[in-house]
This record gives sequence, C-alpha cells and structure tokens, in this order.
Amino acid sequence: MDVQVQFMAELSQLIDKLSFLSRDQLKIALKGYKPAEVHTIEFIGEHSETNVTAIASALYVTRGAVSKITKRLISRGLIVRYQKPDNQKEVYFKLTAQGQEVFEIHKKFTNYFMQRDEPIFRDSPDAVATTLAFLHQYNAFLDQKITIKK
Amino acid sequence: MDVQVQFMAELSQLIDKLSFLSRDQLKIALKGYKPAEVHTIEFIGEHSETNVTAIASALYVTRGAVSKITKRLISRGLIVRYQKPDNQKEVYFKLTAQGQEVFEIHKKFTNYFMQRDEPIFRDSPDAVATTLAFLHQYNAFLDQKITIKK
DNA sequence: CATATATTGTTTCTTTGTCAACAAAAACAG
DNA sequence: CTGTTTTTGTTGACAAAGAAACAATATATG
Repeated sequence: MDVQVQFMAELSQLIDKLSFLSRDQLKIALKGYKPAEVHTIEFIGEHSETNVTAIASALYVTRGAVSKITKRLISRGLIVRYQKPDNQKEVYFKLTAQGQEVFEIHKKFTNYFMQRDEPIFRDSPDAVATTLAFLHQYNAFLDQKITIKK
Repeated sequence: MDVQVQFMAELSQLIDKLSFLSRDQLKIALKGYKPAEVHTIEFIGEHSETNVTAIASALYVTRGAVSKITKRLISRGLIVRYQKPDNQKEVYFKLTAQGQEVFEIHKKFTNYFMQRDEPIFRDSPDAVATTLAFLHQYNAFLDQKITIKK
C-alpha cells in the first residue's frame, strides 16, 4: 500500500506543478479571457458538433454553468450557436474566426509547454513506455469499476 | 511529442475517474461537510503546526479562502485556532475531537479506495516501480523550472 | 535603534458555478 | 396516436473562491 500512497502523492504534485507553471503565462497571453471561457473554447474547437450537455459532462461542470458561459461567449463574438434542422431541442456551438484565434493561441502554448518537457520524455523512452502502459491499465481498471457501478 | 499527448490524456482521465469514483461515496459518508472543508481538515490533521499561508499554498487556494474556511470550521467546532507566544501575527490550527472524527472517516475511505486499486499495483510491481521513478523524475524536472522562474 | 520593506491574515467586492425549478421538445409505452 | 416520462437548455437564488485593499505585525537595512 505504501507505493500507492507515493503514487498518489507524485500524481497530485505533478498536476499541481503543471498547472502552476502554465497558469501565469496563459494568464498573460490570454488576458481578457477567463480560464473557464478558454477551456470551453478549447473544447468546442476540438469538438465541432457538441451541445450543452456534452460540454458539461466533458468539462465536469453543470449544464447551467455551460449555458451561462456559452451565452457570454456568444455575446462576445467568440462562438456561434446553431441547431440542426431535425432537432429543435439540442443546441450546438462552433467557433467564430475570433474564437478560432483564441483557440490557436491556447494551442500554441500547449505546444510550448510540451516542448519544455520534451527532454524528460526523450531521455528515457523505455520508462515512458512502461509508465504509459501502466496508466492505461489503471484507467481500464477504473473503467470496469465505473461500469459495474452503473 | 505524441507520447506526451498520450501521457497527458491518460493522466487527466485517471484523475477524473478517481475523483468520480470517490465523490459519491464521500459525499454520503461526510454528509454535511463540504469538500473544501474536508480537504482543509485533512491537511490540518496531517500537519499539526500549520498556519493560513501554509495551508493556502499547499491547497493551491488564496489566503482569503483559507481564512474563510477556517473561520467556518472554528464556528462549527472542528478546529481550534491558536498562536505561539513569540509570534502575534501567524495563526495556527489544530483539530478538535470532532474534527479528528471527520479526519478518521476520510482516512478510512482513502484506505478503502486504495484497497480497491491494490490489485493493479500488486500485479505488476516492476511497472509500478518504473512509473513511480518516472513521475518522480518529472516532478524534479518541474521543480527546477519553478525555482529558475523565481 | 529607527525606519523602510515584507509578510500575514482579514474583509469587501466581484466572478463563477451549483442547485433547483421550470418550459419546451423528444422519446417512450400502451 | 395519445398520454406519460425523460431529456435538454435556461433562469434565479445562493454559496464558494479569487483579487485587491487593508491593518497589524515581523523582518531587514542602514
């Protein structure tokens, strides 16, 4: 059980540090855009056919929150709202040109951060492969626990 | 760069799934206590000599937030506030008997979750060791980036 | 020692998100 | 097909957390 404690500790530390290191720079580069807004733009940019409910469950927030954020993003001209001809209930979104710009800036930074960490991944490819496999296995294990529960 | 993308994806998925699986049960077991409150109690329980600033930076929240939460925890009789004779500025906290109870419940569940995942760790000790080493190395790498920045 | 600077904790204001209630639309059951 | 149930998105009231301003205290500097 001791290794598990260590594993969790390393994991949460890693997450914290990664977000700490990116926070400041992203804040400056995307000044004027709130984190939640950028996050939503990012998701819409990667999933062109996505509605309120899908965004909410992907981002682990409520539909109400998505409804409010998208409303704001529309009023700021970053996304547009559209519906499909055969469904009057679901609401979909896509980026405007301006939204696309924000998306690109964010992506550029993501790439920058990955380049920063590239040495770590390059120097020990075997350890990386093993780690990746283990994380994948752990994820699959948890998937089981989740489906069993339902 | 592809492995890095995969690594990040596996990592965030893992985190999401772990929190999803624990959320419901913890919510029931610690009914009446908000997640942030439990989190704070947990940290104070593990660090008996800790002040507002230390809690804030460990939990990645602002001092204002800690100030408010601790105030609430005091009024609910879960922690006590104390100061050291030679320092009138810093404010320290420790758990009351009731706070200790909450701490124990939380710990019990943490143990339960670890037991749930124990098979994964037991079945492939080598992969676990490699993973742990890699995470540790990555953390150290980021520590450098953080200190350089300062 | 005296003064300037930094740190600590609290408070106020604003933003964000959750929750619950709701209306509209779609899916389902008989 | 008709009535019921479920799903979807929106809204308003409320709670949580961040940012900034502030007072009190501690530390550093000359």
